[in-house]
Amino acid sequence: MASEKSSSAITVPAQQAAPPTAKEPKRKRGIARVAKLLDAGASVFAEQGYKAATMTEIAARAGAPIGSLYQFFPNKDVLADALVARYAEHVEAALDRIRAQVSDLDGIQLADRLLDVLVAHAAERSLALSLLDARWEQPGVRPGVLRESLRRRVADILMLWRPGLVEEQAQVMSVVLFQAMKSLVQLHEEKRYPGKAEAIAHWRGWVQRYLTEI
Amino acid sequence: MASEKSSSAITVPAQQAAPPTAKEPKRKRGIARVAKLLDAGASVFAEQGYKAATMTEIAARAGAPIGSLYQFFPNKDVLADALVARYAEHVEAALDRIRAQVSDLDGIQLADRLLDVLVAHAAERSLALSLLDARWEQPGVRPGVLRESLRRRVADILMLWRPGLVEEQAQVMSVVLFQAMKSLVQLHEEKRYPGKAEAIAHWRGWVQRYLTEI
Amino acid sequence: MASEKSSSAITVPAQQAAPPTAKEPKRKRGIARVAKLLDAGASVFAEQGYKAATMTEIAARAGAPIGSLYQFFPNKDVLADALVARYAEHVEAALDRIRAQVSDLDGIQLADRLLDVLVAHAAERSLALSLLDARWEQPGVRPGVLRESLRRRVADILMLWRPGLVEEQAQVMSVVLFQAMKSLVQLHEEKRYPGKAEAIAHWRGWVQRYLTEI
Amino acid sequence: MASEKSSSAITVPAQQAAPPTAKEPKRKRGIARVAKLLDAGASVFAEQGYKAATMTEIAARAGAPIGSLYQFFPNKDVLADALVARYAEHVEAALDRIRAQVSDLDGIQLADRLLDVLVAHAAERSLALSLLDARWEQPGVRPGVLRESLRRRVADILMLWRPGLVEEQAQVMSVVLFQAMKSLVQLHEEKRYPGKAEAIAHWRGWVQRYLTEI
DNA sequence: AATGAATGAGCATTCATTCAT
DNA sequence: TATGAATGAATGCTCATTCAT
Repeated sequence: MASEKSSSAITVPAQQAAPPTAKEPKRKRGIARVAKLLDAGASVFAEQGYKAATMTEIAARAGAPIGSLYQFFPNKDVLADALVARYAEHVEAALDRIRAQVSDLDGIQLADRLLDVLVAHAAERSLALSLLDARWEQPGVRPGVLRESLRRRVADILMLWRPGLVEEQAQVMSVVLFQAMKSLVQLHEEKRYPGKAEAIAHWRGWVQRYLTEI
Repeated sequence: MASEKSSSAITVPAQQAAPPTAKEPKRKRGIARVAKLLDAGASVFAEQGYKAATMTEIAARAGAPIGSLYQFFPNKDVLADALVARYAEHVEAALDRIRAQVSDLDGIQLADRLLDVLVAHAAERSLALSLLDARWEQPGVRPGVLRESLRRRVADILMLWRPGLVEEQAQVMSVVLFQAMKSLVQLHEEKRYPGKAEAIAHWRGWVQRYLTEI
Repeated sequence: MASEKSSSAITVPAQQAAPPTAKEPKRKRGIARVAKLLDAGASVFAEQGYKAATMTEIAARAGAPIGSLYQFFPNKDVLADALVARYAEHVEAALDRIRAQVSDLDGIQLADRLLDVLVAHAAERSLALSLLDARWEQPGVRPGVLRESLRRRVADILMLWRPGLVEEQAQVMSVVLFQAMKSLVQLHEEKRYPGKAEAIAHWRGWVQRYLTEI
Repeated sequence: MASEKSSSAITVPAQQAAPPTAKEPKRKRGIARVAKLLDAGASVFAEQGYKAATMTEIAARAGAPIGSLYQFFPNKDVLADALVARYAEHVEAALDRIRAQVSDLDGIQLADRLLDVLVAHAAERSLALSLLDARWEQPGVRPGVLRESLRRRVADILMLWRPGLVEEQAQVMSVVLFQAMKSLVQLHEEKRYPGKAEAIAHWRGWVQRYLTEI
């Protein structure tokens, strides 16, 4: 994996072996297959975590041969990256939709819309935690980038929503809001526990007040 | 591998192969070693998660041979359980200390005390996330039990603090508060990011208001 | 470790993790390799017994990497089972051949034919003892089943040979004969010792008389 | 185990590190303890076979600390040797008793007495198979020596019993008889199977006839 | 190009044996 | 001397990745 065998003294100088990346599928068949592979990857990663998920199971769950999985995602890391990217796209699109309508929203509505972004897709909810917090091979790297980008967008929304907000203020609030969004996912994801529904309601109310009281 | 040594007919019937448990060290040397092993285990689990953590690295980080690790913790699960137990003890003790003084505290103070419980020990902060949320072999089992017990204590504190509170109300609030406590750890744990200090302050203020406005 | 992946509520209920079985090789290369692995397994088990035999040595002796061995035989038990099955096939076929000709045989001939069944394949002779008597993980289970099935066939042959024989008589005789067959293998297998050839002749004569005197 | 680390170039020349042997217990306490250890060893070896038997379990079953076991038997092999020796003593003594009375016995009686030698002690019966046939680390060595010595004694008995017998004849017969003795143990040891009692009776009758018809 | 068998480094765990106490 | 904790080589097995077909 990350085992970097130091090269012999004779090594060719630069060459810099380009980091492997996901291959774009060309034909229709390939596109469908990649989608299935990503879905399978998402569910296995969500259920078992990065390390415990096996490439073999992911391929099997997608009904694809293992060789095919490696055709598109040359290693486990690339697949994980692709998953992060796909998830990021969904979430960013959702945030962008909010931004487009931000002037029509009051605090309560904005809070609800933001909270729904991460909570919405039950299927991705569990992956979200894995993607946003889990300890990857190089801890924090991948999740960190994603978090950064999403917070940025939340901050933008806030500044559009309350034009008076200073950049710094918006940034701080975006950190708080984004954490509140993730926390709500956690409240949702945990299996049945007493007071679950009410606690979620409390949490939403809490965030609404945060935005209302600005 | 569920090694079932079928016993001859003469053997004692159900013998039930007692589930393996951590062995208490007897001598001084052993006590120190177990402490080191637990610390090593805590840091490796915290960094890599349950599955990715290797017993070999844990032993190495404790400066102990692998056999020693297994002397005290007959398998990976038992070590994880011991870690949960040790962490639980610390946190429960901290919560009990709060309960003992609960009548002297106003909302702001109570909020601060509760939030500090999980945030306090920098060393354990990172483990906390692993212990309270991570995907274990049997996902949710171990963390679930711990969460349940800690929420129970928070609920007790609330009922002592505001004798008027109904059990159900306290329960819901304990869920919210406990989630807020975990979230603050996450805010702390994430490496350097813009607005970190202020966001943490916001979060604290938020929780203080939650308790003040009851 | 009886790794129980607890499934979410949505999963197919009883899934019963099918007990691992030997995988049939598909390609020509695989067929040859499996044959080599079985041979290697046979010789190592024969020489060292079940517990002392190591998968590593078996793979090495077959000139195969350890992963290949596990490709076809997902664990040591399955390999042992496959060996038992292969041996059983050979022996059962030999017994069936005798049964087909039983009406043409006198007592002496029948005795010789039966005795040859286990003694015949020098290569498998040694494995026979391991398979028929050795102490396996679950002592007696596997060998027991094999013994039972072989005795059954011997009893059938006897009843076909002497139609007057009562079932019970045939059963008892089959036990005796089968033991005599195994014993002759032992006499053969033991390395050079004084009187070996003559002792084997005695033993054969003894069995011949047992069948002649009915 | 058999791993012989070649000595460094500076090695002291001869020194020949005497092979480890069982230590004779001096005091009464030690004698009792050694007996217990041997009994425990016998039962564990009999149940699990040489390789699967663990020194720890043997010590535990004897109620002795592991260090104590190693005090008397410096390694597993030595313990096994001691067991063989103890078993040999018993059996040799029994054979010697037969020899002392051989002139009073007819063929039937002699057959029964010989057969009883190995079958007699239920406790040791199972160990007998392990000791007389099992595949040890160095296959055949230990059991081979024991077999040889016991056959010798059987041959002696035969020559005393029928003074006319030529040495070679007696030798061959002793091989056959000894195999018959072992086989009867096998017939006894196998758990319940149909026709067990009758088969054992047959076998005895068979051996009786062998001796009667000389 | 598509497939899945083949590979082997790496992991959890065991146990004979030693040696500090 | 007696004890049992400590040690680490060896074992069964997994799984990301490659490559022959």
